[in-house]
Amino acid sequence: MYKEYKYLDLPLTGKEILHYWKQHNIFEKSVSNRPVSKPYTFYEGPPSANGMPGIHHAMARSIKDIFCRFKTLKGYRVERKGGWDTHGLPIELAVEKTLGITKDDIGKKISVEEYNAACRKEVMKYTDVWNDLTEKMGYWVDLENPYVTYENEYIESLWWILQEFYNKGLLYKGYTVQPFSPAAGTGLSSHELNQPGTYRMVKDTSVVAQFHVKRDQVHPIIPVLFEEEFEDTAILAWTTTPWTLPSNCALAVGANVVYVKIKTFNPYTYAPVSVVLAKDLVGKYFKAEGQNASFQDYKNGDKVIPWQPAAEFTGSELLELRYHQLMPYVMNDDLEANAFRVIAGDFVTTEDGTGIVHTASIFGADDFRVARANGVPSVLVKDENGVEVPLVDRHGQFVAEVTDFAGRYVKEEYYSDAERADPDFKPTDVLIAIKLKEDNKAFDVKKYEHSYPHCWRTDKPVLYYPLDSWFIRTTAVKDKLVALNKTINWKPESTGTGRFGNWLENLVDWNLSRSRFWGTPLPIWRTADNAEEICIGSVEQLKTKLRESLDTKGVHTDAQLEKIRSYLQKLDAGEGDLHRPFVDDVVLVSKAGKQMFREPDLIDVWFDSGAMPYAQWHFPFENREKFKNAYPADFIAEGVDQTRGWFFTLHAIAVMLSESSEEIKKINAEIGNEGISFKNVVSNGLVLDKNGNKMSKRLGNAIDPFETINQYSADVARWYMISNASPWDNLKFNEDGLDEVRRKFFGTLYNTYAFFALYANIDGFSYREADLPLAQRPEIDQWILSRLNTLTSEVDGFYTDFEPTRATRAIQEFVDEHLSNWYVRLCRRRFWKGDYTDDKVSAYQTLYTCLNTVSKLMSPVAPFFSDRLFLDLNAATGRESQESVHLTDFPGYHAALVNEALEERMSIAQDISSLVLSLRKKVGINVRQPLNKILLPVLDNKFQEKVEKVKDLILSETNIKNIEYINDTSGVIRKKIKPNFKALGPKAGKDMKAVSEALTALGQSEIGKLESSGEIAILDGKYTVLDSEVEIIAEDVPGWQVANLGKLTVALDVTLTTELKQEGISRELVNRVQNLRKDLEFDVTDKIHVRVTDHPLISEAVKNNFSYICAEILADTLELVNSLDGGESVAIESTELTILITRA
RNA sequence: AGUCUCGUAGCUCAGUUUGGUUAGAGCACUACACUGAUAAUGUAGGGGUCAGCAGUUCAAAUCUGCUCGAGACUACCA
Repeated sequence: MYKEYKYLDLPLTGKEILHYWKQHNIFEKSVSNRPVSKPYTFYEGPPSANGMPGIHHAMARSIKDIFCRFKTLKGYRVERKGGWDTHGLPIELAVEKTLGITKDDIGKKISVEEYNAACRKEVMKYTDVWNDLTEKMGYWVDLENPYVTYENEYIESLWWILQEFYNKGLLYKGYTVQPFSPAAGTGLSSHELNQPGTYRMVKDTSVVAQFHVKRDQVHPIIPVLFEEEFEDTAILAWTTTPWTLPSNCALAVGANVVYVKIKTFNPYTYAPVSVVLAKDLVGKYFKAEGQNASFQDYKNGDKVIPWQPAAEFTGSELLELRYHQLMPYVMNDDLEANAFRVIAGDFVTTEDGTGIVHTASIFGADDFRVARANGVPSVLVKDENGVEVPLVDRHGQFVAEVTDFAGRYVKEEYYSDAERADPDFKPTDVLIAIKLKEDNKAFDVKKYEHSYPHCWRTDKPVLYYPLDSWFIRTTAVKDKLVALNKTINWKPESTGTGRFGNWLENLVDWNLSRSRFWGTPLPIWRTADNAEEICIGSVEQLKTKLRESLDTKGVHTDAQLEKIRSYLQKLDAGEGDLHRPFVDDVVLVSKAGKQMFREPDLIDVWFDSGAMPYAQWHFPFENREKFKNAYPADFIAEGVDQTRGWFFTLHAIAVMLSESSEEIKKINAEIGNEGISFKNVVSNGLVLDKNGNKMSKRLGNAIDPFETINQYSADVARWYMISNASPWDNLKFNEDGLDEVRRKFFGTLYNTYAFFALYANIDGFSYREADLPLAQRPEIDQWILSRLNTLTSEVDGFYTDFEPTRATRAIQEFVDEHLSNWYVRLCRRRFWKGDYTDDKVSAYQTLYTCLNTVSKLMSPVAPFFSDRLFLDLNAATGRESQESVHLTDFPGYHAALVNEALEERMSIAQDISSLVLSLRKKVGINVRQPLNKILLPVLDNKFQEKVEKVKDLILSETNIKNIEYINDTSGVIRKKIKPNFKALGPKAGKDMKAVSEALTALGQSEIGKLESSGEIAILDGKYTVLDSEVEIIAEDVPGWQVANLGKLTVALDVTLTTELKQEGISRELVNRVQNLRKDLEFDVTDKIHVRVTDHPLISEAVKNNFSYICAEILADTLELVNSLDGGESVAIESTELTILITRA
């Protein structure tokens, strides 16, 4: 027996199937059933378990799950190791919030050890919730043995990778200019800088400074700049951060920007000066009325300052020009030789300022880059330890060398409110401006309002500040990164070529350093003088070094030795923790016998996740074969926001290892990998709310995945998300859509199954019979099987191409349009009428095959319902012995079953039926009233042949007795001609419009001529149009009811003969009796006795259609009587009748 | 600011690669019909400046340029 249900309860189905899977270990079997020799590798991008999962996680995981399940069906062994991302700033912040502390308290109120212990606890806070979601949404991933990025084995693998890089010179320490908060004493990550409210409008003192050109230098432009003996020429450059002027080391110009020299007077000192600035910006600094005004008549303080353009040149002519240092606090040989010159900067514009950019290499990222590229040294001083430091210290104060401003904070916000309230208080920028004015070095000083980043924790402005950082030299392998990226299949392609490709083209070295506490420590130890360093690549090596420390006398203090000893003991016992503070506490000894301290940095958490292909297996320390078998990934998927995150770090680490690691080189050679870590990648878009807004807890528009699953089921949620929009498009999540999916797709499929089960149980169909040969099945069965096979091959292709949306849409269309609304509708009678004949068996076998196949096709997307369907079908027939649809093989494609001609015929049948029904509607004759015939104009001889084969379907669907064909020789068809623009366009060109008009104006006889001769001359013979360049359709049959659709035309005979009328009435009567049966809740198989009050309207009709009526209603007896006791009153054509039916 | 994606009916989306006749579907809405799949189904109807502007072309939703709007990422600068 097939299981029958009262109604469709998908959430319940989900729970039952989930239970069933657990009970029978279906997931494990789906992996272990497939051969190890046929792996399909999937990498799980680790989620961070310190936040609640959202619906977007369900989305991303659905995509991962779909392709893993699909490949399983295709016979691959798809191991999916789960993983957890456990390090990083969000976790630190969550801990600080929980404990009510700030970063400053670490090491004071709380030890690093305690802090990190809190992080370790915090990060797994929501693992239960995550595991719960994973299960309930049907995401199959191995949660029993996940990789966890904080575990020692994981960290050890990272250390190994870092050492491989280090040994190849791919890991180095350097300066970089980063956002830095002096108030908080810490660098800020881009994440922190992107907090809302970080950028604010502020008013700063801006200065246009005069950089006086050195006269005594050899440079082609000198004669232009110095035309007169005592001429003083200065380059103008603008800054909104005057405090960086003492650190100026170069001026940047645009190579193609046009600059001018202008003779004028300094507005503050009134000294004559020639200034250089961009031609486009002259109007910004010079009033029109001053142009060419008399220099002789100028008096100090005049409002209008005379000026005069004196020369014009491009930026490239200015390159290498030397100028006097603006604020000469610091000087050395290197600066003397290589700084204070004009260089080219690609970022220079004439939008604002002077078109010349003041460059302080240590306080701006662009500045730093361009200075380094041009070999310009930075303005630095040596601190008490002999280390080179900037002119501003980490508190934001000028160093002593900047004598005039020593100890002053560079930003006024760093002063206390009390200090700033002092009436004599002046911000440092203002003091600098005043000094420049006095020294004849300022050309223009004003307030300027602009957006500037602030530290989200202290609210104080951020400085861009040079910090020591460890870098990975990704630029060294840039070409390989770009080349290998082209071998990766990106979905959508544009993310790979566009976003990711462009990013690789503009690659900079990877800044690995993070000044934090909870993360993977950088395994580098250095001597205090930086002369010696070591990069540790394994726990074993660390232990060796620790033993060396213990064995070396006289280097370490007793306290240090004690720490080393106890840590070594723990490591030996397998208990040591590779996190801070433990690794910081151990001091190594250098070759020269000096102490070595660990570089205090942690590494970027993205390195953690990017290294998962290796670290998840603790490679190379263990599992070499496992790793080799699972490298590279065949498939990964994450949100598009990971493009420069996980996708990049996976790619970068893989490519660099392919260059730097002998171990990886060997494996790559064995498996034929050029150095990628993933072959196919799907990057999915965001899940937005139904109005297209980002979901957030704050706005309260976030969708809870658990509620969605409870209410609609995981299948519906998954199907909705996948079928609605391509994964890479943003999804506007709307609950109405979920309901639609439930009704339209799952409802229809369930109904189809329920229909099948009802009659199959009655007839005892359990697929015991051998499959009927295709040729012995009716056309419609052959048709749906053909469709089914076409669908199978399409869906297979869509899944293979990572196009799940197209797959779901194809399945949906098949189930709704073809299976339910055509096949089942037309075949209903075959299931409930008559004996258990071959025709009936064919119907059952065909529908069974369709349902069974659909269950497999849909199973990757809707794993629960599909399994229910599969299990219910096979429980009754025992045809497939697998315990789950997920353990079966993907349906094969049988080309022999596909019959395109048949599909075309059926499509014609559907169109003709639809046209007839619409004609019936138009003339008000309902379908129950049989009609005599329809006329079909036949314009090509194959058409009639095709229709003949599906004639019966049309006739029964539309309740028509016959089809007649008429050809154009009958003379009753009126034809219409339509130009084929695609064919005629290139030929007619500009005359296309005229040609089109001439063709439509052709009369019936001319169309006839064109058809017979194959061509016709139009527009006075200018063009000869061939019959292949037009389309001729039969548009009308005058005097008939006619309807058109495309090339099809149908004419309906609406004549009602007495016989037809009686038949119609018989059908009405059948219909009323059937309604009564249903009202009285008779079983569909019950035989009945029927008595009906006689009436002239029906008596002849009943007499002439007696056996038909009895058969339809399963009546043993049917009597017309004069009166009835009891019975139900019904109306046929407003005639009241009474009918009494009883069970036989 | 840069890079990328998206913008078609009230809503969700096809169609755009390769230009071609009157731009389609589902949902929703309205009316009618059907009733042994019925928490279904059929038929018909209204609903579109294909974001806007300009260009190329005989012909543009489709190709090009610009603009606007939404989003993502990167950067935030004199």
